[in-house]
Amino acid sequence: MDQIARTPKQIGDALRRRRRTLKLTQKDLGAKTSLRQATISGLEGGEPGTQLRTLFDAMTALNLEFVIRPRTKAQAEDIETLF
Amino acid sequence: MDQIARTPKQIGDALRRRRRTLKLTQKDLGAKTSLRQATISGLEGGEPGTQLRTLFDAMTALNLEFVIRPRTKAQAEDIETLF
DNA sequence: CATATTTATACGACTTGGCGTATATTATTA
DNA sequence: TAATAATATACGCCAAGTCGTATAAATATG
Repeated sequence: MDQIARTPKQIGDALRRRRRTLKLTQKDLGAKTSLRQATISGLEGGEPGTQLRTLFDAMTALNLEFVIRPRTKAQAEDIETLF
Repeated sequence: MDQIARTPKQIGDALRRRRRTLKLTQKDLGAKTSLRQATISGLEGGEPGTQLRTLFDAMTALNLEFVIRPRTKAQAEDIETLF
């Protein structure tokens, strides 16, 4: 259930899943965070230029938190990038 | 040992702890990531405008990963901000 | 299938990050 | 304490994020 993320893309995927679980649209989340729907779109799309401010505004609105830890075993997506 | 982070500041603190554990200077980490020492300084200082690109470059170089999960009980620092 | 909803993309304007470079400040160590 | 190392800050420059607004594209719903 908890998501592991090592890339902006994976962060975006996790946020999107969470948003949908909460039955919110990007516009809804934008209202909660004072961010544009377009900005939420970029965040969920994994744009690496997105700012931490934007990320944490969304995290707060979605009631999420990070755990930061040393990397565990190789993840599926990492392995795929080898080929 | 694992760090919980809900703000850019907390992320910065965790990265700094990790860097020091690995006996690296900001300059060392900058070399590993092709980022300036000044940029690492900003990241560790919790500047909310820092980009995800920068964060994840550092995460990779420090061999860290995120776990994203619903917020658990109130954390000490959050409680402090109530007063 | 038609319509409504949701999400992605576009434009100009403004703001800010990260760059190279340099220096000031702080912390470490001899 | 003096010298050294590490970190924070500054300046001009360029690239890019976010803004408001709008629309195109994709998805969901009747």
